[in-house]
Amino acid sequence: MSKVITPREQDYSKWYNDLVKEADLADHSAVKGCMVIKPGGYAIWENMQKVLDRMFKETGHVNAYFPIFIPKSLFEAEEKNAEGFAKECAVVTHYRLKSSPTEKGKLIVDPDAKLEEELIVRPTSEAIIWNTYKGWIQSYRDLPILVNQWANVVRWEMRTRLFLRTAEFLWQEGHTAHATREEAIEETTKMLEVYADFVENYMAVPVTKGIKTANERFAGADETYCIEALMQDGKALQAGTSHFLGQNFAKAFDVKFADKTGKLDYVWATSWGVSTRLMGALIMSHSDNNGLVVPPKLAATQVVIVPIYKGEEGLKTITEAVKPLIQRLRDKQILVKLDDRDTQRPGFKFAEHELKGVPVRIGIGERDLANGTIEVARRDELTKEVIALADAETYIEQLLIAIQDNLLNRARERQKRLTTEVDTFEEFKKVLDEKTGFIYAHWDGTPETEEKIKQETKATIRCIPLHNKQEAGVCVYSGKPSQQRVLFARAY
RNA sequence: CGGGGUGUAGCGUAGCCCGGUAUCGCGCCUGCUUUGGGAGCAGGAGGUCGUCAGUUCGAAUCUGGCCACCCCGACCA
Repeated sequence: MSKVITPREQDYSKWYNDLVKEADLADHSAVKGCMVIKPGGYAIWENMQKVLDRMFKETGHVNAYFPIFIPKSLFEAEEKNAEGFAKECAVVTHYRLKSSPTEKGKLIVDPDAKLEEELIVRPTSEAIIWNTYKGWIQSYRDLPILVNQWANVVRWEMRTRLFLRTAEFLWQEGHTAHATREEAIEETTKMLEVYADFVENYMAVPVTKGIKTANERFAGADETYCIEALMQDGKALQAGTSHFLGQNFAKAFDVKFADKTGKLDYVWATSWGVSTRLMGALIMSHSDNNGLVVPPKLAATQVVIVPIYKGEEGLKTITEAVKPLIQRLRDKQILVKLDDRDTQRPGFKFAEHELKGVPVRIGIGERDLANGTIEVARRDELTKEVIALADAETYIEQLLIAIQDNLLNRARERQKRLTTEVDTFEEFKKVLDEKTGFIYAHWDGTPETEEKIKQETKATIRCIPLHNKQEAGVCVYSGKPSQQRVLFARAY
C-alpha cells in the first residue's frame, strides 16, 4: 500500500489527483486551469502521439500547422460553431505592453496598441483551416484533402482537472475535405475506427462506439461520432470524437469545387480529434492504490532492473552481470532501464517504480548471481517469481504481451460488470446511484426527454451505439414507443 | 458567476478564541552504520506566518480592504 496515495475507495478524485502528482505526470501551474506536463507524463503522451501519427499516415493523412490566433470575423463565420464556443474563448485585444507611468517596474497594456480586429485563441481550428482550404480547392482534382495537425488549444473552463479538463490542452485535429457526402462519412467512421483501435489495443481501454444525440453533438457538425470509455468509478469518459461536418464550413467559407462535368458544389468536410484527456482515461482505467499502471505498449520504460547489492564493489559486479541481459532485451526492442542509483535503497526503488507504473521489474542480487536467476515482478498483478537468467528475454517478451492483454481483459470485464439494461425510471435511478456505470435504456428520441433525464439524474446519453440492436420498447422516462436502447451514464 | 472553505519552511500541519518573533511530521544537507519491499542513529540548514493598511509598547494571533487557491453547483473534450 502506498504511503502517498489516497486509497481509491476512500476518495476517488483525491486518488486520481494524488496519482497524477506523485507519479510525476503533471502539476498545477502558476496559470489557473493550466497544467505543467512533467517528463513522466509527457513521455506517455509522446508514445501516444507516435502510434496515432503512424496510424494517421497509414490512412493517407499528412501533418500541417495552422496559427493559434483566429481573427474574430473568421471565427464567427460558421455561426453554430462560433456560438458553441463563444463562452469559453480567450481573446487577444492588444499587441504591446509599456512601463507603467505610476508604478515603477510594472507593465501595463498599452492603450494605443489595440488590435483593429480581436484575435481568438483557437478553441479548435475549423475556421482558420476552412478559410485556408478555400484557396487550396478549385476542382475535384484537388480533393480529398487529408490534413492533421498536432497543436494546443484553449477553452476557458470554469472548473478544471489535470488532464481531464484543462484550460489549455494538447491534441490532434484532423480536417478533411471531400468531393462527396459518402466519402466524407466514410472518412468520419474510418477515423473513429482508428481511435477505437488505438484506445483498445494500445491503451488497453475498451470503448463503445456510437453517435451523439443532437444535444451532445459538436457545434457545427451534422453528425458526431464518439468512443466512450468507462472509468473505475463507474463514470463515462468521452475518449475521442469524429465529426461529419456536412457542407456547413464549406458554405460558411465559400469553398466550392468543380466536378468532372464542370458543375460547382460545396465541399464535404470532417474533423476528428483526441487530446491529452486520453492520459486521464489511461490513468483511471488501470491504476490502483499503489500507483499508476501503464500498459506496456505505451510505457516509456517497460522493464526496470533494480540491483540489490552491498557496497560499491557489489554494485559494480551486478552492473557488469546484467549488461548482457540488457542487450538481449534491447535486441527484442524492449525498453529497459537499469536503476543503478546508489542514493536510493532497493525497497524505495521498488515502491517508486510501482508508483510510476513500470510494467515489469527485475530484481537481481548476489543470491541470483550464484543461482543464475532473476526475480521478475509484474505491475498489473503485483506478483513476483524467480526465473532462470538464461532465457529471461523470451520470458519477459511474453510477459509484456500478457500484461497488455490482462489489462484489456480486466477493463473489459469491469465494463461488462458495470453495464446494465433497465426498463423503468426507478430502476434507472437506482442503478445510477448504487451500481453506477453504463446503462442501456429505451429513449423516445426527443431532446426534451433527454434534457429532463439529465436534470433529474445528472446522467446524459453518451451515445447511440453503432450497429445497435433494434428492439421495440417504451421510453423509461416518457413511456412513449422506442425502437432501441441508448447508452446513458454520468460522465466526466 | 452563486454558495462554502483555506492561506504558517519544498509538502502536510500546531499555535489564533485568551497578542510577547513559531510547533511537529515528511522531505533536504553532513557523518557513521546499512542495502532481497518506502533504513537507523547523531548533527544541521531552511519561515517577510498570502498581501496591504489599522489598533497596540508589541500582531501569525484583534479589525478592515485586497489577492490567490480549494470544494460544491451552473458550463464543458
